[in-house]
Amino acid sequence: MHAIREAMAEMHARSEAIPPVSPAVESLVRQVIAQVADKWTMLVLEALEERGTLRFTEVGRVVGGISQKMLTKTLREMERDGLVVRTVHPVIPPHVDYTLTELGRELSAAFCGVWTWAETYYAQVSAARKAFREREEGA
Amino acid sequence: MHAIREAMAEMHARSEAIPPVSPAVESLVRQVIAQVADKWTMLVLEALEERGTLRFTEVGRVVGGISQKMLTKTLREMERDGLVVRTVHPVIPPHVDYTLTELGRELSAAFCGVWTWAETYYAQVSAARKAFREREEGA
DNA sequence: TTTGACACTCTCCTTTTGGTGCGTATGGCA
DNA sequence: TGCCATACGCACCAAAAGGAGAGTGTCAAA
Repeated sequence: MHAIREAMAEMHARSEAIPPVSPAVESLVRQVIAQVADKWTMLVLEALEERGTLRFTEVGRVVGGISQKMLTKTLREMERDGLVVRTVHPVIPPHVDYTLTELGRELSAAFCGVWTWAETYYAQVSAARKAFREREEGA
Repeated sequence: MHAIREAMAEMHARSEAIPPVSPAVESLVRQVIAQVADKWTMLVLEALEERGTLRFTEVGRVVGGISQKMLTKTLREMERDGLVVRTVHPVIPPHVDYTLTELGRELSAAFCGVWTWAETYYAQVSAARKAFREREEGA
Protein backbone atom coordinates (compact mmCIF):
# COMPACT_ATOMS: atom_id res chain seq x y z
CA MET A 1 0.00 0.00 0.00
CA HIS A 2 2.73 2.43 0.94
CA ALA A 3 5.03 1.42 -1.87
CA ILE A 4 4.94 4.78 -3.57
CA ARG A 5 5.51 6.64 -0.37
CA GLU A 6 8.61 4.63 0.34
CA ALA A 7 9.85 4.84 -3.21
CA MET A 8 9.53 8.62 -3.22
CA ALA A 9 11.08 8.91 0.22
CA GLU A 10 14.05 6.89 -0.94
CA MET A 11 14.16 8.91 -4.15
CA HIS A 12 14.45 12.12 -2.17
CA ALA A 13 16.87 10.63 0.31
CA ARG A 14 19.17 9.32 -2.37
CA SER A 15 18.95 12.53 -4.37
CA GLU A 16 20.89 14.25 -1.58
CA ALA A 17 23.92 12.23 -2.48
CA ILE A 18 23.84 12.99 -6.18
CA PRO A 19 24.69 16.73 -6.65
CA PRO A 20 28.34 17.24 -7.57
CA VAL A 21 28.66 20.52 -5.63
CA SER A 22 27.78 21.44 -2.05
CA PRO A 23 24.04 21.03 -1.32
CA ALA A 24 23.81 24.56 0.11
CA VAL A 25 25.18 26.08 -3.07
CA GLU A 26 23.01 23.81 -5.19
CA SER A 27 19.93 24.91 -3.27
CA LEU A 28 20.78 28.59 -3.60
CA VAL A 29 21.48 28.25 -7.30
CA ARG A 30 18.15 26.52 -7.80
CA GLN A 31 16.39 29.22 -5.85
CA VAL A 32 18.00 31.89 -7.98
CA ILE A 33 17.22 30.00 -11.18
CA ALA A 34 13.60 29.47 -10.16
CA GLN A 35 13.03 33.16 -9.58
CA VAL A 36 15.03 34.45 -12.46
CA ALA A 37 13.64 31.97 -15.00
CA ASP A 38 10.35 33.78 -14.85
CA LYS A 39 8.50 34.95 -17.93
CA TRP A 40 8.10 38.56 -16.83
CA THR A 41 11.62 38.80 -15.45
CA MET A 42 13.03 37.68 -18.78
CA LEU A 43 10.85 40.13 -20.68
CA VAL A 44 11.67 43.08 -18.43
CA LEU A 45 15.33 42.20 -18.57
CA GLU A 46 15.23 42.26 -22.32
CA ALA A 47 13.30 45.53 -22.43
CA LEU A 48 15.80 47.28 -20.18
CA GLU A 49 18.73 45.72 -21.99
CA GLU A 50 17.78 47.09 -25.37
CA ARG A 51 16.27 50.40 -24.27
CA GLY A 52 18.53 51.37 -21.40
CA THR A 53 16.87 53.39 -18.62
CA LEU A 54 13.07 53.34 -18.60
CA ARG A 55 10.27 54.69 -16.43
CA PHE A 56 7.61 52.44 -14.87
CA THR A 57 5.00 52.91 -17.58
CA GLU A 58 7.62 52.73 -20.29
CA VAL A 59 8.74 49.31 -19.11
CA GLY A 60 5.11 48.23 -19.22
CA ARG A 61 4.68 49.56 -22.73
CA VAL A 62 7.80 47.90 -24.08
CA VAL A 63 7.08 44.55 -22.44
CA GLY A 64 3.44 44.68 -23.45
CA GLY A 65 0.52 42.78 -21.95
CA ILE A 66 1.69 42.99 -18.36
CA SER A 67 -0.61 44.25 -15.61
CA GLN A 68 0.54 47.01 -13.27
CA LYS A 69 0.48 44.58 -10.39
CA MET A 70 2.85 42.11 -12.01
CA LEU A 71 5.04 44.91 -13.30
CA THR A 72 5.42 46.29 -9.79
CA LYS A 73 6.07 42.86 -8.35
CA THR A 74 8.59 41.89 -11.01
CA LEU A 75 10.51 45.15 -10.74
CA ARG A 76 10.57 44.90 -6.92
CA GLU A 77 11.99 41.41 -7.03
CA MET A 78 14.56 42.39 -9.59
CA GLU A 79 15.55 45.32 -7.41
CA ARG A 80 15.78 43.05 -4.39
CA ASP A 81 18.00 40.62 -6.29
CA GLY A 82 20.26 43.42 -7.44
CA LEU A 83 19.32 43.21 -11.11
CA VAL A 84 17.95 46.73 -11.47
CA VAL A 85 18.45 50.07 -9.77
CA ARG A 86 15.33 52.03 -8.92
CA THR A 87 15.78 55.79 -8.89
CA VAL A 88 13.05 57.98 -7.47
CA HIS A 89 12.94 61.64 -8.50
CA PRO A 90 10.90 63.36 -5.81
CA VAL A 91 8.79 65.48 -8.11
CA ILE A 92 5.09 65.68 -8.71
CA PRO A 93 3.75 63.77 -10.54
CA PRO A 94 6.18 61.05 -9.40
CA HIS A 95 9.03 60.03 -11.64
CA VAL A 96 10.80 56.70 -11.10
CA ASP A 97 13.21 55.05 -13.43
CA TYR A 98 14.81 51.67 -13.73
CA THR A 99 18.23 50.70 -15.05
CA LEU A 100 20.00 47.36 -15.23
CA THR A 101 22.94 46.84 -12.91
CA GLU A 102 26.06 45.05 -14.08
CA LEU A 103 24.56 41.87 -12.59
CA GLY A 104 21.40 42.43 -14.59
CA ARG A 105 23.31 43.01 -17.78
CA GLU A 106 25.28 39.82 -17.24
CA LEU A 107 22.07 37.86 -16.72
CA SER A 108 20.57 39.40 -19.81
CA ALA A 109 23.61 38.29 -21.78
CA ALA A 110 23.23 34.79 -20.33
CA PHE A 111 19.61 34.64 -21.45
CA CYS A 112 20.60 35.76 -24.89
CA GLY A 113 21.29 32.15 -25.85
CA VAL A 114 17.77 31.13 -24.91
CA TRP A 115 16.26 33.93 -26.99
CA THR A 116 18.38 32.90 -29.91
CA TRP A 117 17.34 29.29 -29.46
CA ALA A 118 13.67 30.28 -29.43
CA GLU A 119 14.04 32.39 -32.55
CA THR A 120 16.00 29.69 -34.33
CA TYR A 121 13.83 26.74 -33.43
CA TYR A 122 10.30 28.00 -32.76
CA ALA A 123 9.21 26.61 -36.14
CA GLN A 124 10.53 23.17 -35.18
CA VAL A 125 8.69 23.43 -31.87
CA SER A 126 5.38 24.22 -33.58
CA ALA A 127 5.98 21.36 -36.00
CA ALA A 128 6.63 19.00 -33.08
CA ARG A 129 3.44 20.16 -31.38
CA LYS A 130 1.42 19.65 -34.50
CA ALA A 131 2.81 16.14 -34.96
CA PHE A 132 2.09 15.37 -31.31
CA ARG A 133 -1.51 16.54 -31.62
CA GLU A 134 -2.03 14.44 -34.71
CA ARG A 135 -0.51 11.39 -33.07
CA GLU A 136 -2.84 11.59 -30.08
CA GLU A 137 -5.87 12.34 -32.24
CA GLY A 138 -5.09 9.28 -34.33
CA ALA A 139 -4.87 7.17 -31.16
CA MET B 1 -11.82 58.00 -13.16
CA HIS B 2 -10.97 55.86 -16.16
CA ALA B 3 -7.51 57.27 -16.55
CA ILE B 4 -5.74 54.01 -15.79
CA ARG B 5 -7.93 52.03 -18.13
CA GLU B 6 -7.12 54.40 -20.94
CA ALA B 7 -3.43 54.47 -20.13
CA MET B 8 -3.22 50.69 -20.16
CA ALA B 9 -5.28 50.43 -23.34
CA GLU B 10 -2.98 52.86 -25.05
CA MET B 11 0.00 51.02 -23.63
CA HIS B 12 -1.14 47.78 -25.21
CA ALA B 13 -2.12 49.43 -28.47
CA ARG B 14 1.20 51.18 -28.86
CA SER B 15 3.15 48.10 -27.85
CA GLU B 16 2.11 46.49 -31.15
CA ALA B 17 4.20 48.98 -33.03
CA ILE B 18 7.39 48.45 -31.04
CA PRO B 19 8.70 44.92 -31.78
CA PRO B 20 11.45 44.92 -34.42
CA VAL B 21 10.37 41.55 -35.90
CA SER B 22 7.01 40.31 -37.14
CA PRO B 23 4.38 40.26 -34.38
CA ALA B 24 3.43 36.64 -35.19
CA VAL B 25 7.01 35.45 -34.74
CA GLU B 26 7.41 37.57 -31.64
CA SER B 27 4.29 36.03 -30.13
CA LEU B 28 5.40 32.48 -30.91
CA VAL B 29 8.85 33.10 -29.51
CA ARG B 30 7.34 34.46 -26.32
CA GLN B 31 5.05 31.49 -26.02
CA VAL B 32 7.98 29.13 -26.43
CA ILE B 33 10.07 31.09 -23.95
CA ALA B 34 7.26 31.17 -21.40
CA GLN B 35 6.86 27.41 -21.46
CA VAL B 36 10.48 26.50 -21.72
CA ALA B 37 11.68 28.92 -19.06
CA ASP B 38 10.05 26.81 -16.42
CA LYS B 39 11.83 25.65 -13.29
CA TRP B 40 11.12 21.94 -13.73
CA THR B 41 11.81 21.99 -17.46
CA MET B 42 15.23 23.49 -16.83
CA LEU B 43 15.99 20.94 -14.13
CA VAL B 44 14.86 17.94 -16.21
CA LEU B 45 16.79 19.28 -19.18
CA GLU B 46 19.92 19.42 -17.11
CA ALA B 47 19.39 15.97 -15.63
CA LEU B 48 18.99 14.38 -19.05
CA GLU B 49 21.88 16.39 -20.47
CA GLU B 50 24.39 15.14 -17.97
CA ARG B 51 23.05 11.62 -17.47
CA GLY B 52 21.91 10.72 -20.98
CA THR B 53 18.93 8.36 -21.14
CA LEU B 54 16.94 7.97 -17.94
CA ARG B 55 13.79 6.17 -16.80
CA PHE B 56 10.85 7.96 -15.23
CA THR B 57 11.83 7.40 -11.61
CA GLU B 58 15.47 8.07 -12.38
CA VAL B 59 14.65 11.50 -13.74
CA GLY B 60 12.73 12.17 -10.54
CA ARG B 61 15.64 11.02 -8.41
CA VAL B 62 18.21 13.11 -10.24
CA VAL B 63 16.06 16.23 -10.30
CA GLY B 64 15.02 15.77 -6.68
CA GLY B 65 12.03 17.23 -4.88
CA ILE B 66 9.63 16.95 -7.80
CA SER B 67 6.23 15.29 -7.35
CA GLN B 68 5.14 12.54 -9.71
CA LYS B 69 2.41 14.77 -11.03
CA MET B 70 4.79 17.53 -12.06
CA LEU B 71 7.30 15.06 -13.40
CA THR B 72 4.68 13.51 -15.66
CA LYS B 73 3.42 16.90 -16.77
CA THR B 74 6.87 18.31 -17.45
CA LEU B 75 8.00 15.25 -19.41
CA ARG B 76 4.79 15.26 -21.45
CA GLU B 77 5.19 18.91 -22.38
CA MET B 78 8.81 18.37 -23.29
CA GLU B 79 7.82 15.43 -25.45
CA ARG B 80 5.10 17.52 -27.09
CA ASP B 81 7.59 20.30 -27.82
CA GLY B 82 10.06 17.87 -29.31
CA LEU B 83 12.67 18.23 -26.57
CA VAL B 84 12.67 14.61 -25.44
CA VAL B 85 11.86 11.23 -26.95
CA ARG B 86 9.78 8.86 -24.87
CA THR B 87 10.42 5.19 -25.52
CA VAL B 88 8.08 2.58 -24.09
CA HIS B 89 9.34 -0.97 -23.71
CA PRO B 90 6.24 -3.16 -23.49
CA VAL B 91 7.41 -5.32 -20.61
CA ILE B 92 6.11 -5.92 -17.15
CA PRO B 93 6.72 -4.07 -14.94
CA PRO B 94 6.62 -1.15 -17.40
CA HIS B 95 9.84 0.38 -18.64
CA VAL B 96 9.85 3.84 -20.19
CA ASP B 97 12.86 5.92 -20.90
CA TYR B 98 13.52 9.47 -21.88
CA THR B 99 16.31 10.93 -24.01
CA LEU B 100 16.98 14.46 -25.20
CA THR B 101 16.49 15.16 -28.88
CA GLU B 102 18.89 17.37 -30.80
CA LEU B 103 16.47 20.24 -30.14
CA GLY B 104 16.58 19.47 -26.43
CA ARG B 105 20.35 19.32 -26.40
CA GLU B 106 20.53 22.68 -28.16
CA LEU B 107 18.20 24.21 -25.59
CA SER B 108 20.22 22.72 -22.79
CA ALA B 109 23.32 24.32 -24.25
CA ALA B 110 21.47 27.64 -24.47
CA PHE B 111 20.53 27.43 -20.79
CA CYS B 112 24.08 26.68 -19.89
CA GLY B 113 24.82 30.40 -19.73
CA VAL B 114 22.09 30.93 -17.18
CA TRP B 115 23.38 28.11 -14.98
CA THR B 116 26.84 29.57 -15.16
CA TRP B 117 25.48 32.98 -14.29
CA ALA B 118 23.66 31.57 -11.26
CA GLU B 119 26.73 29.73 -10.06
CA THR B 120 28.95 32.74 -10.61
CA TYR B 121 26.72 35.36 -9.05
CA TYR B 122 24.48 33.66 -6.49
CA ALA B 123 26.61 35.11 -3.70
CA GLN B 124 26.09 38.61 -5.09
CA VAL B 125 22.37 37.94 -5.28
CA SER B 126 22.19 36.88 -1.64
CA ALA B 127 24.21 39.94 -0.68
CA ALA B 128 21.81 42.15 -2.63
CA ARG B 129 18.86 40.52 -0.89
CA LYS B 130 20.39 40.99 2.51
CA ALA B 131 21.09 44.66 1.79
CA PHE B 132 17.54 45.09 0.53
CA ARG B 133 16.07 43.55 3.68
CA GLU B 134 18.20 45.78 5.87
CA ARG B 135 17.24 48.87 3.92
CA GLU B 136 13.53 48.20 4.30
CA GLU B 137 13.87 47.25 7.98
CA GLY B 138 15.73 50.48 8.61
CA ALA B 139 12.95 52.42 6.88
C1' DT C 1 -1.30 -15.69 -1.07
C1' DT C 2 0.52 -11.55 -0.34
C1' DT C 3 3.57 -8.18 -1.80
C1' DG C 4 6.38 -5.21 -4.57
C1' DA C 5 7.89 -3.06 -8.77
C1' DC C 6 7.04 0.65 -12.53
C1' DA C 7 4.89 4.36 -14.62
C1' DC C 8 1.67 6.33 -14.42
C1' DT C 9 -3.77 8.46 -13.55
C1' DC C 10 -7.28 10.46 -10.65
C1' DT C 11 -9.21 13.04 -6.96
C1' DC C 12 -8.96 16.32 -3.30
C1' DC C 13 -6.94 20.10 -1.30
C1' DT C 14 -3.93 24.23 -0.52
C1' DT C 15 -1.01 27.76 -2.34
C1' DT C 16 0.34 30.83 -5.74
C1' DT C 17 -0.47 33.65 -9.66
C1' DG C 18 -2.58 37.14 -11.86
C1' DG C 19 -6.35 40.45 -13.13
C1' DT C 20 -9.55 44.39 -12.06
C1' DG C 21 -10.71 48.26 -10.02
C1' DC C 22 -10.25 51.59 -6.42
C1' DG C 23 -7.66 55.00 -3.69
C1' DT C 24 -3.64 58.57 -3.16
C1' DA C 25 -0.51 62.68 -3.29
C1' DT C 26 -0.08 67.40 -5.43
C1' DG C 27 1.49 70.87 -8.66
C1' DG C 28 0.09 72.51 -13.12
C1' DC C 29 -3.39 73.42 -16.49
C1' DA C 30 -8.09 74.64 -18.20
C1' DT D 1 -12.74 75.12 -9.09
C1' DG D 2 -11.63 70.86 -10.57
C1' DC D 3 -9.47 67.45 -13.35
C1' DC D 4 -5.14 65.23 -15.02
C1' DA D 5 -0.83 62.75 -14.64
C1' DT D 6 2.56 59.07 -12.30
C1' DA D 7 3.70 55.17 -9.74
C1' DC D 8 2.21 52.83 -7.11
C1' DG D 9 -0.67 50.09 -2.62
C1' DC D 10 -4.68 47.53 -1.33
C1' DA D 11 -8.73 44.52 -1.44
C1' DC D 12 -11.24 41.19 -3.81
C1' DC D 13 -11.74 37.47 -6.88
C1' DA D 14 -10.90 33.69 -10.49
C1' DA D 15 -7.78 30.52 -12.37
C1' DA D 16 -3.87 27.81 -12.38
C1' DA D 17 -0.03 25.47 -10.18
C1' DG D 18 1.25 22.06 -7.39
C1' DG D 19 1.32 18.55 -3.46
C1' DA D 20 -0.57 14.27 -1.06
C1' DG D 21 -2.42 10.13 -1.30
C1' DA D 22 -4.90 6.37 -3.35
C1' DG D 23 -5.73 3.34 -7.28
C1' DT D 24 -4.21 0.37 -11.61
C1' DG D 25 -2.39 -3.68 -14.17
C1' DT D 26 0.52 -7.59 -14.42
C1' DC D 27 4.15 -10.56 -13.34
C1' DA D 28 7.68 -12.47 -10.36
C1' DA D 29 9.56 -13.30 -5.95
C1' DA D 30 8.81 -14.35 -0.90
